[in-house]
Amino acid sequence: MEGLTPDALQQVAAYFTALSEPTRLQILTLLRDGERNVGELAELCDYTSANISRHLSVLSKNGLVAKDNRGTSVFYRIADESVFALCDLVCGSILRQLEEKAQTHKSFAKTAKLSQKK
Amino acid sequence: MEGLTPDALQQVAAYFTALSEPTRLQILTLLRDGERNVGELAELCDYTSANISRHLSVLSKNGLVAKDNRGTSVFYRIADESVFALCDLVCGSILRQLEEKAQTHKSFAKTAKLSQKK
DNA sequence: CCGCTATATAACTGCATACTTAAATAGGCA
DNA sequence: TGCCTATTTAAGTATGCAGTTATATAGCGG
Repeated sequence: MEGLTPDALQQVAAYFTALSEPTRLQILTLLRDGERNVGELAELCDYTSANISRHLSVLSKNGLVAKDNRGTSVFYRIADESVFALCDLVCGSILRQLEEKAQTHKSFAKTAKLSQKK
Repeated sequence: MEGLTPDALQQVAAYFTALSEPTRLQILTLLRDGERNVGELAELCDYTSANISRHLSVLSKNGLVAKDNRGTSVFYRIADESVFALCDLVCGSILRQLEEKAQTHKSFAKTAKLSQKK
């Protein structure tokens, strides 16, 4: 990460961009339980197939999912398991932040109560 | 990650969004060597201070960096070390993909050479 | 208080993208 | 061959954001 060329930085950024959209994260979590075709994903996400198809192409371009044509359907599956490690790390960071906020919140509440008692 | 509410998904997506921009990744790698103020970062990135300031506010809002007002300057530092673990994971994934591509490239070249010999 | 410097914010522009509907593409089956 | 269904792509719209310049804010030294 130290001496990355601008082009490499761009590529890392593109990977994160693929993960920066709630619908795509939802798709990835759905695929965690096993492969799904486009129509199924569209129904589960409550979006049009066209929309989900474009999201899947973004994920595919970045190597996060792989496709498998079967009959007239196209089934997608997770191609890069490290996605879940990434999400776990992020969830951990967010949780830590929430806990810190809760802590300061609590301490505010305590001092507020103290000053009320005065 | 399984049963996340839409709001939680949005928050995870926002975290990844903060990492989805080359300039912000560059800022983070610069801060890896130690704290920097806005002007220094602007010069190192070759952008205006205004631009860098806005990027830093994005990183700050997501808890990735912390600020420290000192005189008229504001020094920023890494606040969430897991950023680097994230980047390492992504770099690993990208490397794997490049190696796969190189492999198929090589095998194509080999068959091409064979058919030439024919 | 006044000017100086550093940072943050506002206003604007250009470009990317998330979503839609509609059209193009492709496989399975009569 | 021709129809039907699933997926992809095109076209259009609305929103968001990275970058700029210009303005506002805040600390420091006279």
